[in-house]
Amino acid sequence: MRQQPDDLAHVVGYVLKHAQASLRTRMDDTLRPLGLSTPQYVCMELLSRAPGISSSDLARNAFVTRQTMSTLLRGLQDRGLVERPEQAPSGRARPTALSPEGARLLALAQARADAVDAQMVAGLTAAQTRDLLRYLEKCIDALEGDDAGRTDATAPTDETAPDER
Amino acid sequence: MRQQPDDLAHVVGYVLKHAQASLRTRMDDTLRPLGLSTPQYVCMELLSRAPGISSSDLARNAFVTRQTMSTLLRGLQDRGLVERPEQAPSGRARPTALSPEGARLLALAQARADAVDAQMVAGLTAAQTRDLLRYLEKCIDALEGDDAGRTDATAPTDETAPDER
DNA sequence: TGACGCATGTCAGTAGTCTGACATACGGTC
DNA sequence: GACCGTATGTCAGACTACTGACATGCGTCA
Repeated sequence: MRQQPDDLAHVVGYVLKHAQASLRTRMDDTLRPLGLSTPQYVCMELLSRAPGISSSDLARNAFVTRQTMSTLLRGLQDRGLVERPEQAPSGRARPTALSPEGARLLALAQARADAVDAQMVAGLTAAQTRDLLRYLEKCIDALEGDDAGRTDATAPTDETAPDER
Repeated sequence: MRQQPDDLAHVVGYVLKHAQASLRTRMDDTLRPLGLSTPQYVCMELLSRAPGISSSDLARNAFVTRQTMSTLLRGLQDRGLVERPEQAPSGRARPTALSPEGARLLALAQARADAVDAQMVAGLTAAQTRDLLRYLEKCIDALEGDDAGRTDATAPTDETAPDER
């Protein structure tokens, strides 16, 4: 028998993680036939929208560290899907871009990825999807805001108490 | 200058990932002082809600594979935070539970984690939070539903549909 | 009873991801 | 020109996490 404590269903973080995990799994399954992982696809997607972007900027937009993006890029470069000059034209940033072959592969991947994204919100109306995006943005702002990283995260019972209108 | 293609702001999957990444970062920062990672905390949280659960069930509820949960549990076990019998009482499943020390540590972690979760939805009204949860659940259902994995039409008869509220 | 299906746990290998640390390059100020 | 802060890229080490494969235990059904 399978045990499952689903009283976690009202914990936003838990549900958020569940949704993300499901999306990731579905995305991986969809892209695997093309030989791409989800992170690789995201990287290429970003490259197509901002050719010549640096690895660090790429990392920020993909929500990973520079180091992670660096290893990711190396893999794509070894497969000839992205191109970057040996030497930086200025400073240390090396502008990165998709190779023609990378662009071709991306086109195939985009069609599949878009389908998954569409499927995810298939049960929502356009208005509900808009609201979902708005609410998620608000959550992001609340987590990343200036006063978000306060170390004095004590007060366990202080502000959680108010009966939330 | 920093390049960023934010025309991705309306791609649900991208925003979802952003939110999850922010939450994960904030959660890691919050739990690090206690010597716990987010996955470890999730594992202990589940254990406290379902003592005696098996590693496989734990994995399902934490949205990771059995293998990942197995290594996670080993780490926690080595630190004396969880306990499991050497031999399974029946079958292969070994019931796992928190040790007293694990329970103590979890209590501290919960207070911090709850604060982060509350902070995340601080900018939303109670009604909006409810909607957010409902929309996310719908997305999950759409991704995990029967005809979600169209690649192999095995058509399992277990269909989880009937109990749709 | 024995073959089969299914779930559990585990090992091996690989990929993704993080923190920490270091060297390098640019832009300011003095 | 020298110094300092910041940004970039990279190496090293560790943890998280996945796929693939295998052995074991339980149940069903011919």
